[in-house]
Amino acid sequence: MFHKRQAGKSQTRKTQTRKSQTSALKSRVMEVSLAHFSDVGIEQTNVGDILQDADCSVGSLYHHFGSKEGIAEALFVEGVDHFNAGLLAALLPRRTASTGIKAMVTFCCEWVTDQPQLAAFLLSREIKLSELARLELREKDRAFGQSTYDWFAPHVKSGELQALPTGLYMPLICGPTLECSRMWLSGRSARSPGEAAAILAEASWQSVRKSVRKS
Amino acid sequence: MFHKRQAGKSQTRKTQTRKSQTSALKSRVMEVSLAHFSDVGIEQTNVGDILQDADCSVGSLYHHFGSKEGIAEALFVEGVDHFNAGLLAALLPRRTASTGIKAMVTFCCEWVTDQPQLAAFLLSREIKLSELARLELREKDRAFGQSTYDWFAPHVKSGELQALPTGLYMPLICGPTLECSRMWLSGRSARSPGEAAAILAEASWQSVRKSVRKS
DNA sequence: ATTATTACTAGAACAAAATTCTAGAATAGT
DNA sequence: ACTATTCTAGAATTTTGTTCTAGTAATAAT
Repeated sequence: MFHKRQAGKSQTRKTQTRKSQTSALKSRVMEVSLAHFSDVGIEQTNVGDILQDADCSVGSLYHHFGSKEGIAEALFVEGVDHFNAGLLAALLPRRTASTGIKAMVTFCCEWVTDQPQLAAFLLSREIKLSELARLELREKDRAFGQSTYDWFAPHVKSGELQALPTGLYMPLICGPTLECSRMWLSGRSARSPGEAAAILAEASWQSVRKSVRKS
Repeated sequence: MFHKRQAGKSQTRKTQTRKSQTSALKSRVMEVSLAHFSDVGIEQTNVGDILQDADCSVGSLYHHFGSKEGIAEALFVEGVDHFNAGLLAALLPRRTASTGIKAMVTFCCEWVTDQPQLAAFLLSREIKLSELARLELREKDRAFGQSTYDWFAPHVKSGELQALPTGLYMPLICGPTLECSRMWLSGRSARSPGEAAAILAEASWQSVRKSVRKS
């Protein structure tokens, strides 16, 4: 049985380090998979197409990802990480409660608009995460919650922000935006989150600021 | 080739109308499918199990639903309908803006807690809707939005509620709650929406009420 | 340097599961 | 009664995810 030397892109010089070849392959698979997943869904995507589009062999794919769901899982974890990191980066430099909260909302809106594929994948599909990934994600979420809370704490103390259970800030601040995003991404609504950013930011801010009303 | 007359439940009297037999079969399939879908996911559910548990033949299933996704689609549309109807029923009898908005949030919390299976299915899985179903759903959403808006309008006029684009009320009012629900249902957070109902209701109300602040 | 081990690639072979197809039975319409 | 339509059945087929065996590059061990 023959195993022809892979003719192609990477024979230019000696053999540009296996490592880089491999990681390029993995990225290619993930990129291609994301496109398919967000387009027709995990179920409807067939491995054959991924293989072809990413120019990857069955063996390689299963070696690196274990299964189709494995690809989805990798994408999911990476995506959440990205999103959280961006959100944190938008929040931390702000000095006032109001600008911080609004920056978070604005970031959400932009992020969804900028990478609708990844957003659609993260927001709409529930990946059946392996127990391992589930725990990993839960820990990441916890850490993320902690980081944001460190930022919130002073403003809570100063009476600008409501004191709430840690886990409720994110849903209150980003929930409405994400809901809009979902509706938009799935074609159930026409208004993009970008168009509503200002309103969403103001409303979310009102929902978590310390209420001191006239009436 | 033999086709033995179906021995079973419905031979008691003459033949209790085919119609009822059929619709019972469809319900059975949907019920059983929901259980499997919300348990292990659409992908992992296999048609064979549904067939067996619902005591249905391959032919019947494909006649009625066309495909596995077809079942999911039917469940999804029906589920959204149910939810919207319930939400409306919670809202309409209320007389003040504040109680109405809070009733919506409370209803969400209860609904999710009461039927976590259906909730998990609706909230976490994105069904690849057929173009037909997508349009149907969009129309339903529009009608629902209109109904709620009819309720909101007077309170907007009286200055209690903010004037917002029609499509934004739902995300603002229910977004945070649904986000909490998703986290809870997927095991990424421990707090059930029920536990946070009061806080969520108050916060959502603050986010859509007409803001007249001291400061 | 030679060998042993590991990481990776390849694609044929396999198994499982979704869907199609053919055909018969119940019902409705004329 | 006869025709058309809807529904039920399950064998047959096809599709598709995954496993398996085998080979190749890179690295570590002796």
